[in-house]
Amino acid sequence: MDTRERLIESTRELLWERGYVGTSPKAIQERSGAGQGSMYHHFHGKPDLALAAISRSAEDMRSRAEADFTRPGTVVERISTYLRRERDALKGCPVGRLTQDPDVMADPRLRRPVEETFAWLTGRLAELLAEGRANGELDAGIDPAATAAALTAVVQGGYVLARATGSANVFTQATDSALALLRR
Amino acid sequence: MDTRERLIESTRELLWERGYVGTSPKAIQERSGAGQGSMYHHFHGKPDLALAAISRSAEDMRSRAEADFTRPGTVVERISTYLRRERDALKGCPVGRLTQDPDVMADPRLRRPVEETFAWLTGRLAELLAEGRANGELDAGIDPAATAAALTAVVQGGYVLARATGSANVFTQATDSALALLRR
DNA sequence: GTCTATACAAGGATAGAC
DNA sequence: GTCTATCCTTGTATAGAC
Repeated sequence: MDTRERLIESTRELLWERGYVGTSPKAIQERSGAGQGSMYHHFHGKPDLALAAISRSAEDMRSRAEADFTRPGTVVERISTYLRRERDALKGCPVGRLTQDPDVMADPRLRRPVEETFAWLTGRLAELLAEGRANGELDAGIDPAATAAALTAVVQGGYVLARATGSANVFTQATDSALALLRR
Repeated sequence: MDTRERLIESTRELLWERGYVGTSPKAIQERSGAGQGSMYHHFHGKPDLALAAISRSAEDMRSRAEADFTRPGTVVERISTYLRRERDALKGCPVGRLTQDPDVMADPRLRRPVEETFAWLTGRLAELLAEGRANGELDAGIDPAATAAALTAVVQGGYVLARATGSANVFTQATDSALALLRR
């Protein structure tokens, strides 16, 4: 991995662990093993580097989700695969957590990948739910868009709850329960 | 409101808007109108003042929820009151957001009110759900604890989604959808 | 109780040598 | 491309006068 790459990956980790406000250039340099001048040679500053890191995390999140969504199986099975995929619930969502970062939300460039990711995710889930409703797998009365919002919220809120209580178990309780309610 | 009180309230606002890491003593002084020496006279430092602010926000959140839970009406009505209560979804949850603050989570004193609030909230919802299951309002097959986790997660995740997409509407979609799934 | 002065580390970045 | 030196601001706190 070259220096530029190490800078991006280290920034991704730090943004995940400490957020944008809590991550200093110095911390990035230390974690990546790059020097002061090296970092400012590859990137214009903290926001520029953060944009690269956030964009990559956003793409990563989408491609993982899409892999679950396109697996063979029924709609409910595919949604179940997504909801029950192994996650380190106590670490939280690397993209969702940026939502609490005032300096990220205040900068349209940094904010955009976050916005796009969640718009895409709920849209994609709504498509699946509409498909399940059409083929009779799901109740004819469900609202695909609203249900997609609820499922996405359960995942994001599951992270919050897990971190708050210090227990990864509540994440599983929440997502399993959402699935059970959906299946009925 | 005396100085001590203004310091606490200003800190509550800033923690809500910018989190612990993003809130400086200077910003607190400016917002509260208190001087440097005044702040350090009333509190030992940033963590001490933050503890007062966090504790109050936690109590506030619990008492609002309890007011909804003890209203007259069926279990589903009371849960519905709680879920549909007016909130500024774009501001997020003042307690839930602290979950993303590394320095809060790392300090057991600051962390405790957050932990207790969510343990209490899920426990209380589980009691209500068990009551509804017992009196036939809810499906006999539901798991109160797991469903409580899902409902709490929908609210917390609804905030995340609303902030991510910039639309308070998704919060309502998510909570309404959760209620609809519960009612069936 | 509140104010001002002072202190010192950390955040964030630029300049120029190599 | 990377290193070191340097710069100015902000964060966080203490000391002592009023």
